[in-house]
This record gives sequence, structure tokens and C-alpha cells, in this order.
Amino acid sequence: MTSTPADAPGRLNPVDGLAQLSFVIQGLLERQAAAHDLTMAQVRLLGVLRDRTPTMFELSRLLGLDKSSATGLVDRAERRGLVQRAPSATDRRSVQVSLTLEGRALVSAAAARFGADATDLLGLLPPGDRESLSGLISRLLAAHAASQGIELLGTTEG
Amino acid sequence: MTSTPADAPGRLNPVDGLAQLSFVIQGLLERQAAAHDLTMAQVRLLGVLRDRTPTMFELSRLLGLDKSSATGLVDRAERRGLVQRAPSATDRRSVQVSLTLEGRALVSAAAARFGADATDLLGLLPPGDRESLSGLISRLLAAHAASQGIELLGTTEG
DNA sequence: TATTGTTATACTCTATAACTATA
DNA sequence: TATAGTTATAGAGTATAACAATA
Repeated sequence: MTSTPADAPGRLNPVDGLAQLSFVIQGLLERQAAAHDLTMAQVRLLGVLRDRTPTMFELSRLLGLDKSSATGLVDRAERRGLVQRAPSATDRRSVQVSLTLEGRALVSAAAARFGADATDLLGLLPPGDRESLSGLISRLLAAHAASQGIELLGTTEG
Repeated sequence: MTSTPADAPGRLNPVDGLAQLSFVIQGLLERQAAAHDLTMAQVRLLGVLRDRTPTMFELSRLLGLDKSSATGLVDRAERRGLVQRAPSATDRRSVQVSLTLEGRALVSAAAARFGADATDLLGLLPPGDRESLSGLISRLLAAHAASQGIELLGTTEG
């Protein structure tokens, strides 16, 4: 399901193409994560917190994890000084999680370097093809989001 | 780096599009893996063994893991009856790893179901777009393979 | 009673270092 | 000496179940 046995070299079947592309992209992401001493789980955590300050419960839903898994993830990130916990103003059971300045800087740096890698990859195609591909991917993602619910932006990775 | 804050809904920037698409595809893979009680690591193991009978050392290289990690991975798969170890005929230090019939059946079933999911996803696009997308992805992967070494087929996922 | 979050526990996955047995 | 593989150990990541504090 991820290998490509005896296919024609220049013409992958569509399903294998999708699978292989996803592994290439994930490889780029993991490379930059590792370069910043981050695991993919931590990258997802920091990525979600870039434009949110959720409670632990909301966070676990955003990441698709159990509450207890989120506790451990946040514990380790907090120990590294990347995120912080603060009591909720409205519910004394709740905790609000947010990025520290250091966490924000780290995720921005990693995102920038991933962006450069991805841009290099796309640069392997001639400009016309590149634009076609981007447009088609946008349309596919939009159709997929629509077919699900309306879980459009921001949490496709969870 | 994985979130999509205030972009135009219908027009993701190309880099975010690639990242989000990779998460969607990985999500499909993980869903079918879980449906067969497999982790992604086990799926990669079984996938690599579909058309190979490597030694433990070769296997660790194919998967990009340390030898000891491969030992654990194969131990657990063997305990489940999915793979088997056999002594090498030529080097008494070596071990040859292969799929059992049960392992082969399992990876085939998972691959088939992932293929159906991926086909459904592509089916969200009109036929013309679908073919264009597949062609562009093929070209991108070919260019990427060429830009690396000649690590064409079979191990893009490692 | 229901919900939020943590703790206790267990398993998978991964790596490093040390070891055994071959070569 | 060098290589193939395993074992010992440690840490990240995940889940389930039980619990405390609050609602």
C-alpha cells in the first residue's frame, strides 16, 4: 500500500501517487521538525496554538487525542518552555493553553523552513504545471471538506 | 505549519495545500490501519515485505530505523503471526524476514480499503481534473526522485 | 450528577549502548 | 576487527480507567 512494485516508472497509478506524495510531504515536515528538536506531535500542538488559546479539553479535540494524551503532550512542551497553562477566568476547572514567545518563534522558524522545502519541491515543475497543481489540490481539499461536514480550515491535520 | 488561519476559503496557498493534502491522505491510511488493528509502523513493515525478503539489517535501512527498532517491530509482528524469521542460507549471523500468509492477506485487505478511500476522494473531482491531478503528481514525484538520487520506486515511504 | 483535568498504568515505537555470535 | 542481530534501558506518544475539584 505504500510500495510501488512494477508500475511504469513515469506513470504511477493515481492512488499510489497520492500515497507517495503524502509520504514525501510528511518527510519534509518531519525533517524540519527534527531540525528544531521537535516531534510531529509537538509540531501539531504548536501549530494548533498559533491562532488559538484552547482549554485542555478543546485542545484534545483539535488534535484528535484523549484528554490524558493532551496532558502529557502539554506537560512536555511546558517543561521545554514552549507553551504555558493559565487558569480560565470563567471556569475554575479549566485551563487555558497558549504558546510562549519561545514556542511561537520555534514554530515560525520550522514553518518557514518547511515552506522553503515545499516551495523548492513545487519548483521542480514548470510554472504552469505548478499553478495547475495548486489549483487542483485546493479544489480537492475544498470538496473533501464539504463532503465531511464543514470542518474547513485549521484542523485538517487533527 | 499545519493550520490554515485566515486564508481565502477556496484558494489555499500552494504550500498549505500540500501540507493539508498530506494530512488528509495520512488520515485515510491511518484509518484503514486502525481498522485492521495495525499501527502505521506495522503497515510500513508489511508494505515493505510485500515484494522483498530482506535481512534484519536491510529491513532497518528500508524503513529508516535503527537495527534495534526493527528487532522490536518484527518481534511484535511475529508474535501476531504476520511475519516470520528464517535463518540465512549464506551467513549464519543473518536472518531473513518475510510475510506469513496471514500478514499478506492483512496488508492486501488494508491496501484495498485504502485504495477505495483514495479513489472516493479523487472521485470528488470531475474526471478531467482528476486525470490532470494524477498526471501532475506523477510528474512531481518523478522530478523529486530525479532530484534526489535515483531512489525511484518502492521506498518513498521510508 | 456531569464535566475538566490529572494521575496511574500499559503498550507501541524509537534510539543509544552493550552484548553475543558469527565473519 | 568488523558485522548481524538481540537485549537493556530510556523517553515520547497514545489509550483506558480511576480520581479530585468544580459545575
